[in-house]
Amino acid sequence: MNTTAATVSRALSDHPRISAETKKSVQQAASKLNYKRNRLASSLRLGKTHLIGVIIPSAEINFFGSVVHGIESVANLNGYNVLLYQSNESKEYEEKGLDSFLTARVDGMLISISKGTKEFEHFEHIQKRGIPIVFFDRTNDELRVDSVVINDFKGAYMATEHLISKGYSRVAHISGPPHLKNFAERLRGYREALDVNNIAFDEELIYDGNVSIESGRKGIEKFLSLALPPDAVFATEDFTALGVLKELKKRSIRVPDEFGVIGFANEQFGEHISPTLSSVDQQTIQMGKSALQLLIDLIENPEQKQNGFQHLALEPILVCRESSAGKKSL
Amino acid sequence: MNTTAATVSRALSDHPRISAETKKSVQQAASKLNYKRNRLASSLRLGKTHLIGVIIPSAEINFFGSVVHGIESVANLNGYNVLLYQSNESKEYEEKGLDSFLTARVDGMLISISKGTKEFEHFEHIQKRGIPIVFFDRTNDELRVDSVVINDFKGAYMATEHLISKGYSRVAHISGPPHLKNFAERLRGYREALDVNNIAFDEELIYDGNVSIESGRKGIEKFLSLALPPDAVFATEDFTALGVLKELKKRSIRVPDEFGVIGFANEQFGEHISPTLSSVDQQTIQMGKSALQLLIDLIENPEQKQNGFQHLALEPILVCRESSAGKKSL
DNA sequence: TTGAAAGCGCTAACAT
DNA sequence: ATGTTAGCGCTTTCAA
Repeated sequence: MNTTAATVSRALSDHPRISAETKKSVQQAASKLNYKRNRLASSLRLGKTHLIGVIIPSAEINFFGSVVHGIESVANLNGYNVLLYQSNESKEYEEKGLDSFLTARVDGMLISISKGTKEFEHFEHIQKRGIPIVFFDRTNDELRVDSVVINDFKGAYMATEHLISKGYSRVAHISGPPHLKNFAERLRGYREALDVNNIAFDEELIYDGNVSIESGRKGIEKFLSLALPPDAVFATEDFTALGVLKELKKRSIRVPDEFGVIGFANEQFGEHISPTLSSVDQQTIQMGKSALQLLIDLIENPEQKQNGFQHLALEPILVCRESSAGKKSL
Repeated sequence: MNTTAATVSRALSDHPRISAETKKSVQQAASKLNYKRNRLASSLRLGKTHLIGVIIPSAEINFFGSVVHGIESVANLNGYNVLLYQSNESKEYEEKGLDSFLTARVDGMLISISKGTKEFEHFEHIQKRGIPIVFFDRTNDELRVDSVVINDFKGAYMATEHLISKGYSRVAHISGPPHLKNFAERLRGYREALDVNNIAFDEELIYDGNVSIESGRKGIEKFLSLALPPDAVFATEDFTALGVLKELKKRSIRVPDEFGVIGFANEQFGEHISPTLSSVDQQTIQMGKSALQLLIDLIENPEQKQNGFQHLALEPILVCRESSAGKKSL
């Protein structure tokens, strides 16, 4: 059987003007010879690589592993391959990642901004080249971009409200670096919950932490030295909450009987420590799925961009465990 | 300034027979115009993509996130990009991954076999095409391949030996599915440690688990019903050990005073629970680094293959925490 | 319904 | 030290 490259190409892509007969025989021959269409040549010709570049701060962080899991699942379903790059929380590596993706000619990028990034021209640069980007989890308001995040404000509101509803009357907050929007939003959600419940905001009940076990310990230390100490803490993420629990245990303050604690992120360890830690789930897998779905949309229907930028905020899920189960008198 | 594509190509790859002057002016022009060499065209021409395909069971598992972290760091240093694919522990997806990598024309693959994979022709298929593969963590003896693993035998030996040296006299073991080599090796290491210490192996002190919290609970249940119960357990991994700790706490058996526990994997939660869990660290980041290093070697010096297959076994690291601190009489 | 030919952007062999 | 040319494997326009 003789056929030209052109016919083979058409047969394999199910071109309408190729006879069913030829298609069948070409497909048979292809699988017999283990022939695989050379994606490189195809990409070169078509200007589309089916590659998605994903930049995360670190694959060692559970949260991102989980988001990548979601990204992968959508990628596989849609014939895209995922290129992974880690910024290690540094702008320098972040830029290397972008560069590397540019060279690889990815069709689009999914990015979670590094903590060390305070300026954003490198992203605008990519956008100017017409390569679509969707930011996830960590984004920035200065940037005109599409993004998928968790509704931090609402999650924080739910967490604080939950503590109040469980009978804790003085709820403190240990915050994270305010230049990261996620943490600023959580602080805002905390204040809103106080407001709605007619509780006056008290500056003394805020401790400026830096997302670490140590922050939790230090926060409690400060709070307990107050004339009127709190009886519950909403920590801006789970490791901070863990520090809180550790310090309370050290001081023999019983959780949840005397003191309530809730974190944010729903890290794995939360359900294994004692008391188990209440938290707010961030819908990681869904975040990955939604982000890639949005990106694929942008890639395949570029005209949509007219609609302006999309900002998806996923619903947080309250996870109630022992640490916030309510006060008990002795 | 006029130059041909050929000169530009040579100037940018620092070709020796190009004048320093031209190189400089070409490089300047390139950066001014934001010119990036088209990797697709280059790859098509050279037959080398600088892509490494990595298949892991799931990015949600800490262990693999950490290994990928190591892989990435070496990739970035050597100008390779990492394509990630998840098998979700199923052979079907594993094969899709291989296929996808074949189409992407990766230069080599790094693979950790899925739990659901019992046959291995799909890997041999790739090898026959001359694409180098290195297996990491999960490998198989039927396969003639290069691999990087942790020395499970030695790690198990160290863990068991550690319990004995701390004064526990009857050490039990909760194992994992024996068809996975890692777990078979850990059982072997356990037995060897007993042997060396002149302790008779007792079939009753083995519980066949399946790598879960539940296995740990069930194991303890069985052990405590024995006429002569053990006073320590080496669990084949940390979640099993966690189940052991939970069940012991429920029964008010004090760890480590009355009962010693050690796990394997050094999962994150181990240092945060109470008591903190002793374990064996698997050198995850190093595993990723070594695996890719080996693969790059295979890619860039194919003649080395003459030397036969390499099997690297990394040294496990004993992590001593509270759960195995030694017996105390009341 | 299929074939012929050109071109995607690069690089290496072969000029000069 | 640089230019010319061919070809990597694919897809598509044009022709038959």
